[in-house]
Amino acid sequence: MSIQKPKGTQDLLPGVVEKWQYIEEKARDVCRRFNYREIRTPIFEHTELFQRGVGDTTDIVEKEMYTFSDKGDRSMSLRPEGTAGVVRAYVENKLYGEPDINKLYYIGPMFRYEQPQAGRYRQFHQFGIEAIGSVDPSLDAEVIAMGYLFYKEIGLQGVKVEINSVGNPSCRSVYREELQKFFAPVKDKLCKDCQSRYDRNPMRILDCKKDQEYGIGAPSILDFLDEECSTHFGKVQRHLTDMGIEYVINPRMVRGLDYYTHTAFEYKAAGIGAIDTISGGGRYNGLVGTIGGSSVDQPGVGFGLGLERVLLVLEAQGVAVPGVRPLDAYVIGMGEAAENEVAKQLFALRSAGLTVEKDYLGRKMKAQMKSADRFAAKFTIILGEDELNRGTVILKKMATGEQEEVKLESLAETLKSKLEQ
RNA sequence: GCGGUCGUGGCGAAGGGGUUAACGCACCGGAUUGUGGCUCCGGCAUUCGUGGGUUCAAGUCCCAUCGAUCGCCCCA
Repeated sequence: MSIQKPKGTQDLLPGVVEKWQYIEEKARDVCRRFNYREIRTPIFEHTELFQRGVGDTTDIVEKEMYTFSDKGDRSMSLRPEGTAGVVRAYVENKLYGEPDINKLYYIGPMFRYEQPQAGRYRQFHQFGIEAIGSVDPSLDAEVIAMGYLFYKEIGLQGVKVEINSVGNPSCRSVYREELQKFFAPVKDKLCKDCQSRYDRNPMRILDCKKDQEYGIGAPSILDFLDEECSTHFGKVQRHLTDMGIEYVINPRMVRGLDYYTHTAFEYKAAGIGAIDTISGGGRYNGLVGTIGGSSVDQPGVGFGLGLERVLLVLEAQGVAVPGVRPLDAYVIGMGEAAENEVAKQLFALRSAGLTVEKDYLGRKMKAQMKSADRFAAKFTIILGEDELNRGTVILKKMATGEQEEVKLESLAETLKSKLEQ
C-alpha cells in the first residue's frame, strides 16, 4: 500500500454514506420549511477573501488554511468556513438588490489544516445557513431555532443552546480595555497561552481551562453593552423563550471568528471525546460591508453546523439511522438460455421501478441464494430451463420460504403487488 | 506545532529474537446434481505500515518516516 488518503480526510463508503444522505435530507427539509434556499459557492476562493472576512489574526487564517498559488500566481485557499464565500457571492451577484432578504443554506466540505482528533478533521462538512439583509432580532432567534429543530428532528438528545452578545465594535473595545485592566495584575501568573491572549484577544482568557481562578470576578461583556446591543439581545431572548427553546446565557462564550457582532451562539452536546461544541454561529453586521464595500453593507446572521459531529453524537447516543436499502428481488438463472433471459428480465424489472440484482460471478445456485440473503432481498426469482420452456419463473419470498410459479409476462406486476402486501 | 498509545490476511486479534505466522468472523468450495439463514468438513498471509540499522538469525530489538487514534492549542 503506497497511496493513502491525506491525513485528516475520510472515505465515506457505502454503508455510511446512507447516513450522510439521511441527515442531508433532513437538513434540506428543515430549510424548505424555513424558506431557506440552497447556494453553492466555490470550494476555493482568493485567499484575501478569508483574510479580510474571517479576520487576519484568527487561528483559522493565521495557521489553518490550505493556501496555494495557482498557475497564474494568484493566492488561493480552500475554504475554511462557509460564510465568507456566501457573502462574497451575495455581493458579487448583487443579491442585495432583491426585494426580500436573502435566506440561504449550503452543505459541503470545509478545510482546515489541523491535527486530527475525535470530531476534528482536515476536510469536514458543514450544513450552514446565512440570512442576509435584516437586523430583526427575530431573525437571530429563527436561525437559532432552526439548528435546534434540525437536531431535534434528527433524534439528537441533550443538545444545549448557549447564547451571548459580543456587542458591536464600539462597546466591545471598551469591554476589552476593562478586561485587560482586570487581568493586568495577574498577567505573569497566567499560562503562556493566556499571556499571548492578553494582547490579542483578552476575552479568550475567560475561556481558558487552566486559569479559571483568575477569571473569577472578571467583568462581564453584558455589563458593557450599549443600549442598542442590549435591546437587541433582550429581544432575541424573548423570541427564544416564546418559541419554547431552552437556552443558557454564557457571557464568557467567545467565538473564533472576528466578524461576529451582537448575538453569538453555540450548540453543545456530549459524546465526542474532549469536544462539546457541535455547531456555532452568530450575527455579523459589517461583514458584507467589509467584503463588498460600505455602499452595499447589509447585516447578516447564520450558523455553521458540523456534520461529522452530528454523526458522532448520534452514534454515541445509539440513535438508529437508516442503513442500506434492501433489494426487492434477486434474480437467479440456471443454464445459458435462462441466464440470457435473466439479463433481459432484470432490465425489465428495473425499468418498472424495482430494485433488483443478479450474480455476475458464475456462482452456483446455493451461493447465489446466500448472496440474495446478504443483499437482504425480499424475493428471489428463479429461472431454470423448465420454467423458461413454460414461460414462467419461481417467485420465492425469502422471509417465509414460500414460493410459487408465476408467468413471465406478469412478473413485474405480480412482484409489485406482493411487495405492497 | 506539541505529547501519549498503536500499526500482523477483507475485518477482529495472538505471537515480545530462532525459523510451518495461533485463533475468531467474513469469504470460497463440498456434505445437499435446481433453493438462503443451522451443522460438519476443507480452502484462504512467500508475510507482519514503509525505509534503514543491530544480529548467525528480526512481526519480535534500535532509529527514522508515514499513518491511525486520543489529548493540548483552537474549533465544526
